[in-house]
Amino acid sequence: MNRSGYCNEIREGHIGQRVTVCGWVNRRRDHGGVIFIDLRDRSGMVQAVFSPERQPEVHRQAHELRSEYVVRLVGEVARRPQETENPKLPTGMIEIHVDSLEVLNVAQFLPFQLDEEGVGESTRLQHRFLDLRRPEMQHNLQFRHRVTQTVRRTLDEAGFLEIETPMLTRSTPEGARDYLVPSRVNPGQFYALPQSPQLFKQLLMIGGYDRYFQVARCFRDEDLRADRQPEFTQIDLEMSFVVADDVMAVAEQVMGKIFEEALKQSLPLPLPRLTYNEAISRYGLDAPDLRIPLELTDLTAVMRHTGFKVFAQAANQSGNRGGRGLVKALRVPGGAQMTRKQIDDYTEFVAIYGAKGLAWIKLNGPWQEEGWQSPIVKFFSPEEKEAIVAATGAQTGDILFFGADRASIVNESLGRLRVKIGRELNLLNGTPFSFVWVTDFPLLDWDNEARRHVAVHHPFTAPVLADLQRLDNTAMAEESHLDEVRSQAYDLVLNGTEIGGGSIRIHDPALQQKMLALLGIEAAEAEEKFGFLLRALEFGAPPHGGLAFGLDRLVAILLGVDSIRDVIAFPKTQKAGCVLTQAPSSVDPLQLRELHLRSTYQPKG
RNA sequence: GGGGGUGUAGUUCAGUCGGUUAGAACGCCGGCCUGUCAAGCCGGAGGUCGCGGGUUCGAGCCCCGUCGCUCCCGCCA
Repeated sequence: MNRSGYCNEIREGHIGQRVTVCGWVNRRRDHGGVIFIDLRDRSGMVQAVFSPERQPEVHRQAHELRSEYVVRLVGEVARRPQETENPKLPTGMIEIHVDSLEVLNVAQFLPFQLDEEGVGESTRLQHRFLDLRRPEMQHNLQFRHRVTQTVRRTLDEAGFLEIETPMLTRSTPEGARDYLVPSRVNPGQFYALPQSPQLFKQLLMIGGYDRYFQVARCFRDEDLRADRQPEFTQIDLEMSFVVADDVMAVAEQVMGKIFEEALKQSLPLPLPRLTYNEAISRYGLDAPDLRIPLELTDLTAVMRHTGFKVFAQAANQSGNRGGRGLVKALRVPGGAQMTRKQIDDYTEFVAIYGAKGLAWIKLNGPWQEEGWQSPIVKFFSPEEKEAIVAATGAQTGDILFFGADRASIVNESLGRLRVKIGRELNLLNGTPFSFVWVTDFPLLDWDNEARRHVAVHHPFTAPVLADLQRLDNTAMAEESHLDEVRSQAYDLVLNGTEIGGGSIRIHDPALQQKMLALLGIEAAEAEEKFGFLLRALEFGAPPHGGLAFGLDRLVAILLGVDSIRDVIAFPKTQKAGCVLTQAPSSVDPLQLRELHLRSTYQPKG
């Protein structure tokens, strides 16, 4: 045996026993006489004591120890002397009196101190192997492990089979940009890395596996964010002979177990639900953070005839779902105390989302006595003021922010402002974790640049049956009809972030073909790109549906860390590079020749 | 593709109005020290101020360019 156990397992019950422990020297405290070291491994730390009286030779050796040396030591567990216990450590009641010390490896002095806070991420990533030793990263990755193991066990017990799907697959239209892999044996042809196992899991349902899951790596070659990496992990699952409620119930069961086993908390089920329309109407976003007790109020009807042109124009503008005009208000209780600077900052903030301005009214007193402070209040009639008060429930001391523009701009800008204000003013209420299902997403969205419809979820999502006829009588034009078609898609939102999503899929080949046609994919192209799926649907495809969780995001939120890079062992930078391995890199010209490739890239200068 | 932030010792940062030899803390190295746990005390070493150019008598500081990292918009079914 190399060691008798982990550092952090030693307790008072071991007093008097001989132990052998291995680990890293976290810190040495050399008193000239007695020397202490904190020995650290993945479990935690234990104090080892070298005294000249006990083992003079070993004590001399201990002088040479430095931070992050790897050692094995043998000694006797002893109760610490009175008044020297350390309540900050779980092992703080005891220490190891060392009888022999073996230096398994030395370490150069460190590029950064492992116990220092606020070390730059770039430094940490360059020496990730050191960063990973830090207790915080140890905790994050061990927690992540707990979550994935819980998922595996829970789904296994619910009858799901874990099945792997190809990483080298074919590129399909729609969705994100693919990562491509050139084929050596098929000159000029390319594999794509999967954006998700979507089509394969549907084929597994058609193959009769009934309940499938996978901890799947997915790849998307798009620009990065704090919660987006070029490769990321999904908990992917699919079920046959189900309706949306069945899939959501399984997802809730998994989430409940994660809370129980990884967080040691209970999660009240079932989770609350909102329809997409309700979410947009009340919160402006399809991933609302329900911890924030603010809502948007629709004032469009009230503002149709107002003397304030900006509002009147928006209120009377017609269009389809996101394009019609809208006037909405966000009421912030107590917000009348905001400074001009704050309001200017918020105005700048909403501009990011296309808002041309941010109208506001401070209610310093009752409206009848002109106690309103605002650049726009002079345009409103007494009736309009009364209607604003009635609709928003505004009270003295509040501030109202207004958005008037296309619906998509008003909802997004006020929706984001709601979140920003809620977090900045510390209005978050209730539990630290707030879940909500968002259901009944629209099936299609109009892409103004491409001049065609695109799938809101993906092209295999089934419409709500009651809306099916709208697809028929509007095969070509009549966009507005198509805008009203709902899909059987659902997202799970946690604290304002989408952490999972899925849908009931189309299992009828005719409907699938019609769907592809609506997306502007010609029959020939559909056959070429999706023929394997269309054919499979013709051979007894069961009704099926599923869902995928973004594991990185989920773990990050549960741990309360800001970036998913802190829950990934070897993440990439914003330019999709790895500072540790220097990937991506140029390759030997011979490799390119074998792949029948030549780069057209011309370095600048 | 666009907007914001940032880059000074190994690390985290300070650096005034453009002005003498660029500082601090921690770390590192050496010495002292027998109950510390962010050990303590004394001493020491350590800088291409991201890189390139410009303005100036003089640039860490101003200007232009460029690179890295980061946050956001677009994009990401």
